[in-house]
Amino acid sequence: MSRPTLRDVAARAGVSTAAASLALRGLPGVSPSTRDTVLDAAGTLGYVVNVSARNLRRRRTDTIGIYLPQGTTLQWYYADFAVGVSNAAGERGVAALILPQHGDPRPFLAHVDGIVTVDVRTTDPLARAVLGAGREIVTGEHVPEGQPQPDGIVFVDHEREMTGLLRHLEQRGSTSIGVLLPPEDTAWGIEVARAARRFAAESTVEVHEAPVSFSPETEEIQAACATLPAGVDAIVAVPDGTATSVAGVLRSRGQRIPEDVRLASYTDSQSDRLLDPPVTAIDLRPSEFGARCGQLLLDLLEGAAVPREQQLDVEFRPRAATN
Amino acid sequence: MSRPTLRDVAARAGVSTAAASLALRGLPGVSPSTRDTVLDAAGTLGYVVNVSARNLRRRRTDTIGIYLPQGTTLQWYYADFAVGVSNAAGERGVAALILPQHGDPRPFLAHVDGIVTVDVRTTDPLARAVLGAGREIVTGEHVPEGQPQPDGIVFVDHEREMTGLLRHLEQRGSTSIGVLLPPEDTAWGIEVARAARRFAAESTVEVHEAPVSFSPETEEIQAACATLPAGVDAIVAVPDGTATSVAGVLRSRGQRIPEDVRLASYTDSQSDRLLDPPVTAIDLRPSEFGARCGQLLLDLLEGAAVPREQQLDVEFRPRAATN
DNA sequence: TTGAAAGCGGTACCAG
DNA sequence: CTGGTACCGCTTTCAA
Repeated sequence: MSRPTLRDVAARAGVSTAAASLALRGLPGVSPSTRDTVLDAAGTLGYVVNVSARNLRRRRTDTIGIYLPQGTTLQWYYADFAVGVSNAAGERGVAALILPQHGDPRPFLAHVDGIVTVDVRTTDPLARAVLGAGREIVTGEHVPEGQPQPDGIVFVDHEREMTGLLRHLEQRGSTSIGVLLPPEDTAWGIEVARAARRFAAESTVEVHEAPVSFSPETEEIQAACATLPAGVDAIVAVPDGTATSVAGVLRSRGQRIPEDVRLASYTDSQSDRLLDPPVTAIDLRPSEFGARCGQLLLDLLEGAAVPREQQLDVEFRPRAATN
Repeated sequence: MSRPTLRDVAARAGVSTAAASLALRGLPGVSPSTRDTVLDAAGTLGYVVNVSARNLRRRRTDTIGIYLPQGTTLQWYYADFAVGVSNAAGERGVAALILPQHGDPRPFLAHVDGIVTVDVRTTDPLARAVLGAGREIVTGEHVPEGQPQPDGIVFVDHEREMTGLLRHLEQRGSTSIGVLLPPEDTAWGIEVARAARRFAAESTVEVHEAPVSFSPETEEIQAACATLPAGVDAIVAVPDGTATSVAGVLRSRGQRIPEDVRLASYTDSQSDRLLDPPVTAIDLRPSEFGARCGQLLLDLLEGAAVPREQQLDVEFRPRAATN
């Protein structure tokens, strides 16, 4: 036997489908007695609404998509972001779809009312396809120029945060700072790099850049560290998870943290907290970030009058590695 | 103007909707010329199929749900698992929904044709609701007795793997091994604990158990380590990410890895690889695991004749921390 | 090969 | 408040 339909429930309750529909959704327009009968019938029949039929009729899916940047490995930060989106949507009765990272996400765009994405990379052609899909879209962080722009943005002031982190190191006494920078193909990457250069120009501290990829593996991080001058007395590891590898490099060189070299991570993650000594970092609050993006998207879809650009406050976490 | 429908495409191409439908799906039953005209019309109109209508008619959603165990924080392992499911589904044209971890997942079960979940905890009432939802379901790992059983299972032989890991430590010369064990409310937790006890009974090695929670934080791990006898010369950290904290504890005690204490992680993760020295671990291949679960679910939904229980092979990764 | 038409299961409008 | 009914857009028979 297939699943019971609204007609079945209505028949059992002896009312019209219209009344049954209203009763089940808790809307006014039915007498309390009718409503009870319907709820009762639905309960005993085990009625569950057919989502496809409802979606067709309402002309929306109550589903949003999450598109995460492509990388060889899923970084902790993005996983947390996705969970934030999912939970925020769930609280408002909306489901969250993960758009596949391999292959073409476009076929799945038809499933969703809108899309949340984060850290749009100019070098990702699929991201461009997602942005240009003609659906309501909210991005975490700004979208670099030259790409289709989203309907809503939640962003962090990375220039301010990075500057604050460098200043913290300066105050602790560092005079030569190595910075492991991600590619400048995201707004975030661009802002962090700009902050580093501006700081170098405006202070007496030396700043040495070492470029790494978006999602670097250990070997690459080791190689990047090797390009830094021997005299650096602090290192800022920007991409998620990078600080752990840097700590390994320093230890294998016999350099103590923080006595010989201070270590900071731009993107706070579990491993930064768990390392010994724990690493100073910016808590970018990815889960909250995702939640805010999800909420903004839902607000926009509802046509609510909300600011289309919203700033997320993040938290500086000084820890023992920069004492 | 709202999105063009199949009728619009058919009208523009001068054919029936039936023909247009067949042509767009590449099915036989239309002449090549008709097909070209339809494809052309669809292209210029920017036609995209209405997923809700298709789903309603086909009586399926081409969407599967992913239910991850609830914990305060999302572990790396589960994030990877979810990505594996999503990509496997995506390759077969099926979307993947993340069922919200906070709040009630039940309203969203109606969105999906089937569900993939992993490490079902007997202590999670929502997991029970998901299992008993009457939908096709595949679990990663067996479901502990007393719960509704799934339609398909992909599992790892944890007893064998854990035994192999302990034997490796024994061969390296360890005689007193501390094991940080997760709660025995999952099949995985039960099997690992059983292996540890059996190994203790059948070898001359001392095995000291220290229970930790499903998703322990640093403080808890430190406390658990403190309960181990001072003489342990090896520690196996079972839950994902735990080894990083243990390494910190050992270092702060001035114990070297591996000279004083060997360190192994049961659940290989990024941080295990990045630590210095890198930590020996079992690579449980979570992404592959998720993919296999997703494929099995889709096979079952298609009615394919496939084994309902499938074993996943995992990889032992000996690294410097147990030299 | 082609077109007409009957649903899929709700929702929302209508007159009563 | 109530019941009847058109319709959302696609898929799939069934005749022609």
